[in-house]
Amino acid sequence: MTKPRPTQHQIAEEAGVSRTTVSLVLNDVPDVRVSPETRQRILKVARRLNYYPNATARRLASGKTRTIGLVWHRGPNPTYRDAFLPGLLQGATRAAHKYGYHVLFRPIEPDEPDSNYVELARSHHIDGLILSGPRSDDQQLLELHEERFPIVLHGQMPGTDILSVDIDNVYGAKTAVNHLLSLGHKDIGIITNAPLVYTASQQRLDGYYQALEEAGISKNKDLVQEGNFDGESGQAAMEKLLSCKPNPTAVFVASDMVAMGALKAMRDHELRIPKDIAIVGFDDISAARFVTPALTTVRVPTFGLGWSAAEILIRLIEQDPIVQTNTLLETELVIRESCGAPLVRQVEHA
Amino acid sequence: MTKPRPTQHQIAEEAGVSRTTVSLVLNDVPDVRVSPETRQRILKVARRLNYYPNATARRLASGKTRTIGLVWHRGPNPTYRDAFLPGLLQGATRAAHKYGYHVLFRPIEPDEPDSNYVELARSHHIDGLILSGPRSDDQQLLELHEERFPIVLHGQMPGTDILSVDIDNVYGAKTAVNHLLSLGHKDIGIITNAPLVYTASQQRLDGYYQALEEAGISKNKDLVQEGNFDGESGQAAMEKLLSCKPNPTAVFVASDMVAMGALKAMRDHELRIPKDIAIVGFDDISAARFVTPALTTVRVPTFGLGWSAAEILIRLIEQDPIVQTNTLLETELVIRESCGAPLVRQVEHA
DNA sequence: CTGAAAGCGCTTACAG
DNA sequence: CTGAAAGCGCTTACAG
Repeated sequence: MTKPRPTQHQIAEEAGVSRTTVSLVLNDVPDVRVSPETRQRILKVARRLNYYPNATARRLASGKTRTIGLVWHRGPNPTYRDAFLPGLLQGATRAAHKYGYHVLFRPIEPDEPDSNYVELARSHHIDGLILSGPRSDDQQLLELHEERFPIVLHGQMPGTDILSVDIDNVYGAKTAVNHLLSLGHKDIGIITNAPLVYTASQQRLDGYYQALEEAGISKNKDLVQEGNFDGESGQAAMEKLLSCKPNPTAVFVASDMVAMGALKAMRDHELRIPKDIAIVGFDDISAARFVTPALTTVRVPTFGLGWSAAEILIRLIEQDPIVQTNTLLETELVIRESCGAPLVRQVEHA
Repeated sequence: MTKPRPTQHQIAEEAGVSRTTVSLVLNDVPDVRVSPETRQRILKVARRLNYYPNATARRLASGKTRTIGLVWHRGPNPTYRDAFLPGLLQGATRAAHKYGYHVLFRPIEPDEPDSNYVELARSHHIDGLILSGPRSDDQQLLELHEERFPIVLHGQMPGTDILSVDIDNVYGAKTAVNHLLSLGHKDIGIITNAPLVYTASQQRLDGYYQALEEAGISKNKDLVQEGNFDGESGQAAMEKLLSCKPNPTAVFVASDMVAMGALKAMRDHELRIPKDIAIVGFDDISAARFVTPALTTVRVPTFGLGWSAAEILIRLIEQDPIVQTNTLLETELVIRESCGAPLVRQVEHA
């Protein structure tokens, strides 16, 4: 269908040189001296013919695809995961482009085998892959890693030396709780983002405990409730918290999506936020700043996660020295209205 | 770095046949009779060696990449556009996988030349591309199309016969306004999603006019205000509407993001929604159902847009007959609380 | 029923 | 300074 494109062969003929020379000139190979006239002649012909090198041929000859795969494991809650996709993907793509790599996007659908993505690696579609949301029982992933196929995880997979990039959940949770502490709260509840089998959930809970401990406040199991990714779980958990004695005056909800449900429960009880009860979320999904009152939360640097993952992966592919196995990115506390902090009115673009 | 993978050559040797036969058997080429024993022998060796065909070699020999590009033109408002990315991308990817294609994601950054993406096509990285958010002055796009490179647009580009997929903006706006009319409103204002040079803005405004006309309501220019993608513009536009005589009792805001600002203006005026004034948005971004009151809006089928675009593109690539140049997908009115319609409580997952 | 051979469009030692 | 040649791992007429 497409018009046949010119090849180096054609350029060589029209410029009256060999294909080798054409290749050397077009790739600007260093330490090769071709007479300036020849060089110019080749370049001119290439431009005239509107020549673009054939990527496939290049890949075959060089043994490199200069493409990385972004494997997107959809988690238990699609809406939730979708909140991270644009940032992650664009971060990864931008970093990739910086190094001259392309990005192949490969979601794993709920109805397909978990590790279908290995075909991408084994068939040499890609030089390396970023896997978002690894499963701890992913045998194929471990095999691939054994074979020294370049992999960077977004998330964590304990017990392996596969490189990974993640946020510092403990730190993030601590900043949220410290903020509430600094506002004078003592009875601070927590609703986790998910069951504690999820690493991130446990870590955020740890951060909560650490902050309290450092403030000299003793644990109160009643103030700890479990969320499960969605709003409904947050609503139910909040109801339980509201039946506690003493009533918490503030709640840290370790997921904005879960916090949406918690907010609903608060409204149902006709609590004024943040006057009667303060709330801080986690993630900074786009809805966070549109609810009333606008949700104070801990921002996850999705773009940075994607960028770092890609950059590290490319270092790995190109055998540059790797600094650390596990890269943790810092989160940022975004203070809005729901925590009751005196507001330095910040401009936020809707 | 990676372990060298077995090739057809190796399989041929170990199975004691020619490379041709191996290729024929592994590709299951029809109308080729290879003795069942030979076939089994080859298959067994392939399995034992954990053979995967080399995609690059295959591409070069076949002249097909079986990869499509999704070119993502970031619009004037990143937050806004990001709302569509997950659905579009996943729709496109799923359709692509169904036909055995891969998807290369290629964003065009604000700071790079608009038509950098043509390199993907000219270098044979992809067999075809989906371009989201075409610019009407994209000369390179037209050239590519001239050369018969397969392209499907997401959005519209008047004056060309390039295939495209979009939503039916006129229809969507009409359903929104009809809904308000059915609730008894007569003085219905509109805030456009963007300046009218954007096709979608004009179309949504047309839908608004059509609905009013069919209801026998005459135009009132004062009730028409222009939004500009973001919340601030919505807030400003709403302020203007609220100074109109007669005061509108309902407003159709042709973008949820703009509607967020309009809601703020309403709250500032201490208007009760929907009692004092009703509002209906457009897009159904994820924040729409978390604001208070939950926003009634017109849902854009992002997944369907991606799916259709990919499916049509693949038909084009494979030279299957194409049904129509311009595919318009229907939107769906999502009734929540902000319009004041009697609520049949629907379950929505947070 | 099966194989020898050309070709896809490049890169890259190697030789002169 | 430049070229002849091998090779990347497949597919695909073509021949027997």
